[in-house]
Amino acid sequence: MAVASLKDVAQVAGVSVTTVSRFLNGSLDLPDRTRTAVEAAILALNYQPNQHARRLSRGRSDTIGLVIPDVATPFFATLVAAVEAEADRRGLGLTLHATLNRRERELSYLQAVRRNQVDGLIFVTNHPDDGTLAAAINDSGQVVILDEDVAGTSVPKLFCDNDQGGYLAGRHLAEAGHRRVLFIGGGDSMLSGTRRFAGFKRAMMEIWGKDAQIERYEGEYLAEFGRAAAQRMLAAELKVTAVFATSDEITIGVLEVLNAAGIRVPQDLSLVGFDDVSPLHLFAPAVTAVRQPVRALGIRALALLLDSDWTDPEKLPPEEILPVTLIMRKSVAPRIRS
Amino acid sequence: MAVASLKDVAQVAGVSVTTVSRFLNGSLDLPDRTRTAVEAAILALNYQPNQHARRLSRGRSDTIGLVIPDVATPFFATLVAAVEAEADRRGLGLTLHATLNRRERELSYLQAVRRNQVDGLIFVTNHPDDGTLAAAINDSGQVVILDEDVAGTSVPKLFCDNDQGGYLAGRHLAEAGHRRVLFIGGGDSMLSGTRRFAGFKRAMMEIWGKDAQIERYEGEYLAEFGRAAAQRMLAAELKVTAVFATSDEITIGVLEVLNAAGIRVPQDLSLVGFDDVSPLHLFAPAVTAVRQPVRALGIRALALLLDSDWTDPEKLPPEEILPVTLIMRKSVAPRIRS
DNA sequence: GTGATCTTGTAAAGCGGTTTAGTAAACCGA
DNA sequence: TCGGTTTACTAAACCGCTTTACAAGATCAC
Repeated sequence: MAVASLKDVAQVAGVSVTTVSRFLNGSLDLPDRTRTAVEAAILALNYQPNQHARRLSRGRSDTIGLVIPDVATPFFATLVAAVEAEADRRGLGLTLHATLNRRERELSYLQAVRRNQVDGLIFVTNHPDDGTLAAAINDSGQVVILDEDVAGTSVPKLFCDNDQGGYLAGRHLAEAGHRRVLFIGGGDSMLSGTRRFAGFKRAMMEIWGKDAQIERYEGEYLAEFGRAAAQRMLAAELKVTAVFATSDEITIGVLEVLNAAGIRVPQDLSLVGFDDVSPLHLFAPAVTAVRQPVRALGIRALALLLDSDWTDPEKLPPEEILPVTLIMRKSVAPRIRS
Repeated sequence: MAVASLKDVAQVAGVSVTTVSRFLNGSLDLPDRTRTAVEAAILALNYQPNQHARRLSRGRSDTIGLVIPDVATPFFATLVAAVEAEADRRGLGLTLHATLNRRERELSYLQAVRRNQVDGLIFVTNHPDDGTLAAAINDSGQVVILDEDVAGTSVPKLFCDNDQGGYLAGRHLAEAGHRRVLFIGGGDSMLSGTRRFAGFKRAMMEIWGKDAQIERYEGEYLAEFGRAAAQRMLAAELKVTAVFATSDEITIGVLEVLNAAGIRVPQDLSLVGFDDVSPLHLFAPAVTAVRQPVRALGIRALALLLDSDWTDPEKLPPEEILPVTLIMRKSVAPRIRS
């Protein structure tokens, strides 16, 4: 049998579609008799409202979109899980878009908000913007930017405390006696890169002052880049005693190369990671890392999206930052100060 | 300015909405003059079709649903990534539903197919069914079952070669001299459990015959269960020399407990894992594991969903199986046969 | 020149809900 | 008893697009 529509229900219950519709949406109280009839009809026909019609009519979809560079990466996967769970809890659907950092995909998903395909968008990108993205975001309606900034946008933003993360890592290494260190991560075109490096450097300077020697390799937060950076470090015979790898993926890439080269962590080289959503605690050695509050980021981002007053641009919440923590394990060895 | 509708475009172009609609959908060829006018109007108004209206009208959504126990787990995350990528390639959207193995969620998402909210569903569950699910699936329209069976359903199905996976692991352990072994994984109410165990046992029997001693702990594919199983094993002082942990999560749980207990892998106990999507190669020790073709599973599942002839139940493709491989690393030590 | 066939469109009926504006009947206070 | 209120419910417009059915004018075969 074909799926039942509102009309069918109304017919069976002997009332008008309006009545059923309003009853279902709570804008109409029915006396017991009618209500029973309607409920019986709904049950009998196994009526399920057609969401497409509903959305067209109401002009909204009760669905939010999540735009993310990649779903497979543990960090993003966990983020997706958190957002999905929270959206579901609030009775909202989630449609997922992986951009693989391709600009045109990012832009096309942004359009979706305008078309009312989704009621709002949580946007996380991973690569520098030339302004195109910022423009698209600014006139796209309800978008919140998560995890990595898009400069020049005036929408709610949520990041982890990148500066503090860098600082914790730097402080930990410096206190263990490391003076010559390598930072592997995003460049200054990325907010996370800028801030993590700033915090990292500040900590090193606090302890070593002018004696600190900080190298910096800039690239994407991918295992591929971790491998490349590690290889470059080896090739350059860089005299560093510690490395700060600013994502799980980079950490993995670095470790692969170090393992292959027979370089022992932490005996030959100390290592601090960032993210800590991969099972770093089981690695050889267990990797000390700055932990991001991934799930909290997802949940809070959704709250920012749904609980903000979007009518007045002035009322939009300011940038928010969630704290990070340093999880100490076995990949940092103390070093006698020289 | 409000978003432009078809009507606006038609007005500006000086034609009827029908013309524009049919032109856009390719069911009407326009002479150059008209076409230019229409295209200009579309551009001028930055027209974007309203998807809700489109879907209501066409009765389909060009969106498929993916129902999955959990998104955060690397195995599923990778699956989601593969399905999303393939769906996008085919011009389809993806809506994601995490069930956390809750029956009522699974059922409610199944309803979505019926309501035409999505054009099809890829369904992966992770826990035994009492028949409810099977019934819901059978009258739900286009559903393909992935990764774990739901008994009693007559829809396309796709699994990895669980039997072969079990066999490879068993064979590898047996050939290394392990005779007393522990299987940690799904019970016989789960297809994957049955088949992995069957293959595992067959391999052990092939080499050891009646001398093989196979223990089996049954539970879910979670780190939690891996920990519980390992603890139980220790408490029982089980005299096994090798463990077959049938998911990455279980492997992680087991390793956590072994590490804490000071039991060395592989010197004290050999270990073979299953899935191999987590970075097992960096673990201490690098874990030998059966690798599932996760991305291939996702891509093939979508093909099954979209390329099958759903009009005739007889024509539906039979169960399909994708091969697995054994990735040998360092977690299995040879053992002198006694 | 004329009926047949293209070409280039259009009007209008949905799709299945939501919502505004309104009405008939019952109730109610004075 | 009569105007006002409440209760219970409905007709009809509308959301924005698709699609069927049909038509005017141009073109063509003969």
